[in-house]
Amino acid sequence: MAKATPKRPWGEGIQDRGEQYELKRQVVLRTAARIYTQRGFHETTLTDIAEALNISKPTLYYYFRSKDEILFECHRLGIEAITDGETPMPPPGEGTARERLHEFLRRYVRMVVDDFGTCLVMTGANALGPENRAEVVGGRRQIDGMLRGILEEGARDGTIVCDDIMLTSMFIFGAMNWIPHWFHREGEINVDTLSVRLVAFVDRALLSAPQ
Amino acid sequence: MAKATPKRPWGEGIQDRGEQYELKRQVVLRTAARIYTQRGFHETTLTDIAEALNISKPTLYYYFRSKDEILFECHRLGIEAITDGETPMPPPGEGTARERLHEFLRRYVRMVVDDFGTCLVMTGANALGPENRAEVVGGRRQIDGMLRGILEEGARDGTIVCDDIMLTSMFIFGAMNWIPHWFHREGEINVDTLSVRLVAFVDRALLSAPQ
DNA sequence: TGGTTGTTCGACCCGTGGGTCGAATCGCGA
DNA sequence: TCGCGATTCGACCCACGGGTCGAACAACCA
Repeated sequence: MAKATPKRPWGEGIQDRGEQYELKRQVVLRTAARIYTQRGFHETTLTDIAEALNISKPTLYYYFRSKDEILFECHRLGIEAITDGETPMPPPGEGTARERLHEFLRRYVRMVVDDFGTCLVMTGANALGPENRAEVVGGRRQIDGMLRGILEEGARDGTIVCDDIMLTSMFIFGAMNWIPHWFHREGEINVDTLSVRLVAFVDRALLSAPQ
Repeated sequence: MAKATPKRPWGEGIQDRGEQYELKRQVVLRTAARIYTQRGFHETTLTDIAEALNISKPTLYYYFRSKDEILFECHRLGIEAITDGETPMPPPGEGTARERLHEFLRRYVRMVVDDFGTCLVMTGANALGPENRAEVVGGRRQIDGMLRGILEEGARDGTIVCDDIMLTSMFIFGAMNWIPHWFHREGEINVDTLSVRLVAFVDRALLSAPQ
């Protein structure tokens, strides 16, 4: 029992200093993302986050420069989950647009159901300072562009039918971005079912003849 | 030019006392709804609202008991726009479920594009105190029930096809609730086009055979 | 023209919460 | 075991914003 549990809330592991530092940053971010999502950014106090981690407020400032930076990092991680996931999106030309659409939707649903994705989608970026906001908005614009690109391609190769690409893409993002408002990972429905049903829903809306 | 403009920001009119009072309340609410929507509830200060109206903060307290009450009234008006609009929803049994679905969607889009509807959908109800929140949540639940009811009815009378009513209704609400995040009344697209396209989108998703 | 009620505001109160500082403690290498 | 950097925290600062108070001002009636 000598040095058994050093009582540190971070969890154990003998990684070297810098590694520990990065690890702890991640833990803070995950926790913060969850609380931001539940209570909202401005309703969340740094003390809330600190208490959830069993640490003190100043300790947070050892890892992050400000409350904003914490939110910003959460958003960045959410965006990265899509723009450069480990398996990159198949490039245009590979497979039909319809297949790429399905892949995009599945990936987006997965993202939106994760802590950081949920945080990205539920807490507005207007809380951030100008430079950070600009980056987040840029990232989201890029993601918007992905879907629109796929729809355009599909309209060209005939695997997708829709009147208005801009409106259609917004309806689709809406259906997906709303998911965190009602979906809970512990609930009856699991993520795969959700994903399948969402793809089916969109698929029908885009592929079938009207009437 | 005698008593031309009394410099009151409220606008003129010689209505009697109580009528004036109600009118001014409405003006406050519309303004507040707009600012809450733009900046978010917690990011909005009462001074912001007061300045937008050219009045002082204490004057707001002459018309409302608290910042919460203002938000609550906005939400209430948003909900009322659907649950008891001037033309009531046709009761179950009148027309096909599909027709009633279209009517519901059109009405919901109209609501969500209005100041109060936008405010309802964009500012979470968790800002409100328990009793007010309960009422708002109840109202939203009622609206949820309307759509689910229509879908169930449609599944029965065969005018609607869908795998999972709960998920489907959430996708639909998502597509509509997201509208305020990107739609602007002054933009190129008008509300009617939006409404028509949304109905078409959902219609296809619900009526066509898969594949 | 005075009194009474309805309406508005300047000035203030005070709790909250983001952020800082300096001291205490930890943990590893020598 | 000592020493030094890495890490943590108690106590504090202070701006901001919701909310209040009492006085001024307006409007209507006699």
